[in-house]
Amino acid sequence: MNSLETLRSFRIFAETLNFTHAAEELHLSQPALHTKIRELARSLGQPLYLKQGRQLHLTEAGQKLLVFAREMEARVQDFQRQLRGESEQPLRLASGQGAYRYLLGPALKAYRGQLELRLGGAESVRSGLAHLGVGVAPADISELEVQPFREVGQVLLIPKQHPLARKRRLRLRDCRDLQLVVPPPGRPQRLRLEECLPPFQVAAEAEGWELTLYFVVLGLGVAVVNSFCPVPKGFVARELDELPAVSYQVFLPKAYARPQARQLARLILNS
Amino acid sequence: MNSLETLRSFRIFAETLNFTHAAEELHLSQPALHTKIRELARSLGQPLYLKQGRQLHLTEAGQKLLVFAREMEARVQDFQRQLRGESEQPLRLASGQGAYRYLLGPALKAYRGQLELRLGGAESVRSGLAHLGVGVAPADISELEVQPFREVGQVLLIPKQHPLARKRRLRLRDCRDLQLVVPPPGRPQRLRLEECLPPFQVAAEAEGWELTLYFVVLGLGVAVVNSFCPVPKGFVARELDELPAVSYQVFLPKAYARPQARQLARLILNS
DNA sequence: TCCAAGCTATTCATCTAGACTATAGATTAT
DNA sequence: ATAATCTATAGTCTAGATGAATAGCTTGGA
Repeated sequence: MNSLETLRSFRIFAETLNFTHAAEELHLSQPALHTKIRELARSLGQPLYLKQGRQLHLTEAGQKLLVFAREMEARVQDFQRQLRGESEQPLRLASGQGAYRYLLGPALKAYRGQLELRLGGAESVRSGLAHLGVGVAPADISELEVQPFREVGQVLLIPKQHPLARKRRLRLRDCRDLQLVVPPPGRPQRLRLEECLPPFQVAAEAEGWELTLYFVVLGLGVAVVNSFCPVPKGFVARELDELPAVSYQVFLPKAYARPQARQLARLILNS
Repeated sequence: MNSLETLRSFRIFAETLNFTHAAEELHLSQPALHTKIRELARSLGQPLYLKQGRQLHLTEAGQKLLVFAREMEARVQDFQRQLRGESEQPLRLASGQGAYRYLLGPALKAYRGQLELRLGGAESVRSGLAHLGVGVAPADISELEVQPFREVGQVLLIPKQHPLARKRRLRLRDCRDLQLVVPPPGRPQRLRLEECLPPFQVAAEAEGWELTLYFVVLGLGVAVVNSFCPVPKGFVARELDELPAVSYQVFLPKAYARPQARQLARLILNS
């Protein structure tokens, strides 16, 4: 436990869940890695992984240790940089396309310091890949500090001539059997639509609001988009207030967030 | 560098600045400790201490490493507790008598969770002794996150019959040659008085506002106290607005504060 | 059903990092 | 001066880490 090298070994192993491959990556023999992990588990008094057939998976303790190991590695690296007087490691922000494009601009402009922008969300923060995240809250936000940032309503984008454009207020049942431009299956926005909307036809699949809007303008179909999206010429946006508003959040590691991450979080929350 | 045991060794050494004693405390031979520190310095590429005659003192890198080492140790301990499912380590708050007695009550009552209260301030936080501090800003607050909490004015406590009680507004020059109850030499409040007030007589020395007030009530002398102190019966408080207000601050470790520390800080700042 | 592939896990011989003893070198106090 | 108190180095030794060889388990395909 008291060696950072062991912690790193565990991290690599936990990320692959395969002793053989992990040992290669660590330039270590497989038995050496194995005993290392075994001793680590023994010193912590808890098994770190279990076997199901040939498949390994982390125990709860193992998952906690993985988070901890990533944190420690990052902390050590930060310190060594600081000591060498090198420039601070750039801050890594993980967010989605929409948030970058329409929500975060002012905060990013106001932030003085190096930034690395990644696509991602809460999961990127929890895994230590990003120092800060912005997105809609996923299922599991333990280990994360979550601060509500902005509520964004959902609107239906339709051509001015569309029959639905006459109504001031749209109900969900009006949307039955629409030809929709939607994200690919499995994406959060797609899941929300499938859950809340009446049955619809998939006219096209698009990643990101830009492409969605483009398809809509081409006339492939209409789309349900966040209300921050600009309305293209010749189209109107009709609020779907029966659809739950999407809540954007700022995610920080619960313990030991980098100071710059907090600073940027403050900028974002105040923007 | 990659062993936490080495980090602990350095911390003990850095706290004593004596290889022999530190080695004893670590149950290690003196040469073993010496080589450990030497290798640590080599791996970091910087000397960690220097010799002046027989006296050792930390370099800047050494001081940074000391802070880092304390932080890492604390983090590891927190993690091990968490893993063993033990109750969280109680939060240690360092503050002064006055702040405890007159400023922090509501926040401490509102805080749910174990607390350990210590006398101290920013220095306690920087050294890793406390997780959170409240006090007046000292000279060196690098490595600390400082948030202004409350401005407290200075008042002169005098008996109603005292000649100065007739004046509505007191000037500093009115206070020449007063018999004052003051803190012992060297304490911050004493230093401020010596710096700002005209010459005065020391009627008595007292630690803490309670004792100061008691001495004042006994008639040993008058006192300059924070305006949050309750005014005893038969006495009046006259503002000394020429004396700079004392600014109480909340201190957190700049990097990697414990989540509970942030929570309590928020409670304090909002109280 | 049985074998081959792909792992995990153990054993044992080997090797190295790190601990200790002994002692030199340096500085201050008496 | 000399003793006392440290830091620092040299050399030796050992516990523990490492790796080669291999046993044992599980899965998928012939």
